[in-house]
Amino acid sequence: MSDRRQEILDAALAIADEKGLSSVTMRAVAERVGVTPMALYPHVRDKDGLLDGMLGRLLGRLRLDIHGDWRERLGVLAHAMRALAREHPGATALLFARPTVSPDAVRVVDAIYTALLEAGVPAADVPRIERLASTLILGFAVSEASGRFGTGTLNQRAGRGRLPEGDLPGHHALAETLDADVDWSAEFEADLADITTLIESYARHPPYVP
Amino acid sequence: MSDRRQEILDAALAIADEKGLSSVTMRAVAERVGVTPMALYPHVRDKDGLLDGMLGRLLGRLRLDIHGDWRERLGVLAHAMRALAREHPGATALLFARPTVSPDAVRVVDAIYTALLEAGVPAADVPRIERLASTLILGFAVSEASGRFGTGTLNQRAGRGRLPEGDLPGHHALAETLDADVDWSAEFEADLADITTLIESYARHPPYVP
DNA sequence: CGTTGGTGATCTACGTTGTATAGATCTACA
DNA sequence: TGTAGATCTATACAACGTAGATCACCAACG
Repeated sequence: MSDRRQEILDAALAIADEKGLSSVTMRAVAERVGVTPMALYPHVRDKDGLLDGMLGRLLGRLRLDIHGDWRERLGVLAHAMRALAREHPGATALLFARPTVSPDAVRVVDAIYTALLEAGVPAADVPRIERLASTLILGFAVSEASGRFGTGTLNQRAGRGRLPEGDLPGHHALAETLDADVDWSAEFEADLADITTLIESYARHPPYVP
Repeated sequence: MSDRRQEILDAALAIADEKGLSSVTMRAVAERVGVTPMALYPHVRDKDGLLDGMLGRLLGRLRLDIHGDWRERLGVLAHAMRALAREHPGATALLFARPTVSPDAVRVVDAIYTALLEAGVPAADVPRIERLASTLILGFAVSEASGRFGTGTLNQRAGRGRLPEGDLPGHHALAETLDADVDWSAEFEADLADITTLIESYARHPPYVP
């Protein structure tokens, strides 16, 4: 991890945040670093390598030296992940686009493993619950950043009016609720609480203590 | 929705399934349809329009005229979604990549709304629970199709060995569990059961009846 | 019958992308 | 001073999305 590589990845992240992921081209990154496009290749190998590196650098920013009981640690981690996604909406799309192999990602997974073990989740269930929780949290973050929530579901009355009402009994019955604005932070909090409840329901005694 | 448009979208889906999403180029699709690249534009407007159309066509394949109680309907829907994702792994990546505005997507959401209402979930909670459930199910499908599960988390011993053991206490404690193969169908079933339990915990009486 | 208008396909061309290849430049140590 | 290695540059090419102009068809009307 030379300085130059970090510099390149940070430049790519900055471009993604400012002008979207599709504006991250080898030429644009190179210009930002102050170098010719071909000079990037020894450091990132590929365009795909660049994208993977960006994702790795993103996850590397997550601070894992957190303390408190498992509930606190999980909460802090989840909030940090969402904050990261809102800070870097462009790069967030990569979370579900590319398999995550970086050591940083593994460390995050490990932090969740230990939290679940401490909560008393049986070892046989821990990997699945970790995948469930991270899929949900990452999915929420990506959906929020990409606009999958919000505009896509005809929540607003104007959009809903375009379809025949008889075809959408559910939307019809929920009309008032759907017209209200959504507090995404509150929704994230509620989802997190649901995950915590789910974990508790799997907890057995005695819990694992490291 | 002319015949030609469907033909184009199906050709694009076929290419994505066979050779990956990055092989879906205007030229490749055109060749498959037996036409020049520019002939596609009146039908799909854009490359982005083509991708959106592919996603719409994918969701349009979901059969929604299902019966039984809410549990059955939700289960059938979830299984259909996963089957679709496994049938079209290339196009599945689009689920989290682009906001879903197609009428077909709205119909799917509506089917979940009515199931949740029938289950007795209060109207105020229905939209959030729908987002939670669909995020989890879609996230699972996308993760499975893209390889985010499986190769990325150093589940296999060979990968784990590359990192110092002291840094990964969770992985260390779960060594035996992580070395076993994962039955993804069983995991999907278990996740679905967890979602169902969550829904039941929100249910109040009397339930909504259409 | 000839003309006309509109729809869709085509042909050509331009700018941008990722990257292979070969050469230039700098640094550090003998 | 010279030489090896690492780093950056210059040039080039194939493939991409798509703008613009043109052309082939075919139904409808006088």
